[in-house]
Amino acid sequence: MTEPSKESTKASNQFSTEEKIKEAARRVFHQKGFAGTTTRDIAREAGMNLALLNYYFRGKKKLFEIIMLETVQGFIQSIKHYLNDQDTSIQQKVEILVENYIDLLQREPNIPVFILSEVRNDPSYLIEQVGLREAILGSHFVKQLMEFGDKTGRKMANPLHFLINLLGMTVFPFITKPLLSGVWGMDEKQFKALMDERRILIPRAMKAILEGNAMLAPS
Amino acid sequence: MTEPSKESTKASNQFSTEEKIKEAARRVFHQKGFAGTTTRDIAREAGMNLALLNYYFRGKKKLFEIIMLETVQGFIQSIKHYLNDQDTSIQQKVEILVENYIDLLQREPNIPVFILSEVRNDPSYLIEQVGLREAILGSHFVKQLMEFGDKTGRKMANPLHFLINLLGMTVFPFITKPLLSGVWGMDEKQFKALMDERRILIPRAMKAILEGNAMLAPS
DNA sequence: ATTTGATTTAATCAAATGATTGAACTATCC
DNA sequence: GGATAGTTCAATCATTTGATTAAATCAAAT
Repeated sequence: MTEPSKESTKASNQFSTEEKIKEAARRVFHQKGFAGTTTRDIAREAGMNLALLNYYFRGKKKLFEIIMLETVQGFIQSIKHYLNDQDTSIQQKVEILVENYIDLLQREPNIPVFILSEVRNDPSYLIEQVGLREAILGSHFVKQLMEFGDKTGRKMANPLHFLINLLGMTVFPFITKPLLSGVWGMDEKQFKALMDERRILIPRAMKAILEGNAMLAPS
Repeated sequence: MTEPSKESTKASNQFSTEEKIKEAARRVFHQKGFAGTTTRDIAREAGMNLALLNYYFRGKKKLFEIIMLETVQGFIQSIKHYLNDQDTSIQQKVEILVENYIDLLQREPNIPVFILSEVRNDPSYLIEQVGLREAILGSHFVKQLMEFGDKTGRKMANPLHFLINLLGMTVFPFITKPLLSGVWGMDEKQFKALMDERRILIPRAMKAILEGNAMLAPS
């Protein structure tokens, strides 16, 4: 009946039971979502007894919340630093963001659908826990985007438009990967090649959008 | 023990029990997904007895498949015709697609996450049933995109890139609507205004991408 | 009014699922 | 070796959930 300690003897091994369960949970949750995952799925995937899941994580919900938090944090953290670099241009930040996210999503392509389908209705607890608002709104990147608008005669439309375009072009293909693969008849290798092309094409497209003044406020 | 007929007396009313259940199922499935929905959820939403669902639709799975098929077909059908118009330019088709999809998604914003989260792994049965491949690959729009590439000296990169950009910019904001609303502090009205701005901005952006030759094959 | 087929309801079943229990096992310390 | 804290397992519980059943109700035809 005692609590498992974070620093127990076995837990300090590289692949402790606790970590194995967490990794299994990450894989299964990412693939099938909270409602679509059973605790027995996770236990089987981890090669462990069902009771261990409850012993270490006190239930499915708690385990899920840990996975969700770590997943979102990983997604934000991977670019947060670069977006606040005072010495890089908008274009450079675009290139870095595209590179980082395509790298991340080629490793873990299920993350976007996982986050978005679980957040469908109430994302409030995530926004608070992760500090999503500050990470984006307060970033140097957003400041640069708003300044860019001022340089031309007209104002820039909500910088949100620029972010949506950028993230949409980068993340959307991973979200629709099964459909793309199916419709276009692509295998893993071809999809990777497509996304590697986009590392070049997306920054080009964003440059064309900026330089074409396409994101200035509609008349 | 007899089968419910499609042309039964009651079913011919505008709001037959069968239709009420289907509409309820559509709302609940769209919002919570297959695994997250219980048959009792649907029955309650429809104000009906649980047994009726099984009487009319022979189970949760069957009902879901009907909803899924109709949803995807509605999504494709709404633009299929325009994409094959021989007399409109690429730019005009972009404008029409953006208008149509923003209209549709402002009415039913849950459709994209619904489709994408249910299709996560195996979209094959959808691709076959709906004729997704032919609707896209065989469209006049895709032909135009491939020709466009030939006009300049260089080849156009896979026209898929152009489609991803277009659909990403249009659909992505609806997918991330809860996050956008949360981070930016937007209410329904503000989000609608944002999407109405994008009716203008997205065609502009796609024009800038095309004219800036941003989608030509990477060196 | 009666019959007949279609529709609706309350009650129930069987399987799946999240969680718990108590015993067994292991490693570490004395 | 024995004590102690930590870990693992098989068995079981209580609830949820998809589905079924048998009876009741309704509507139209005769």
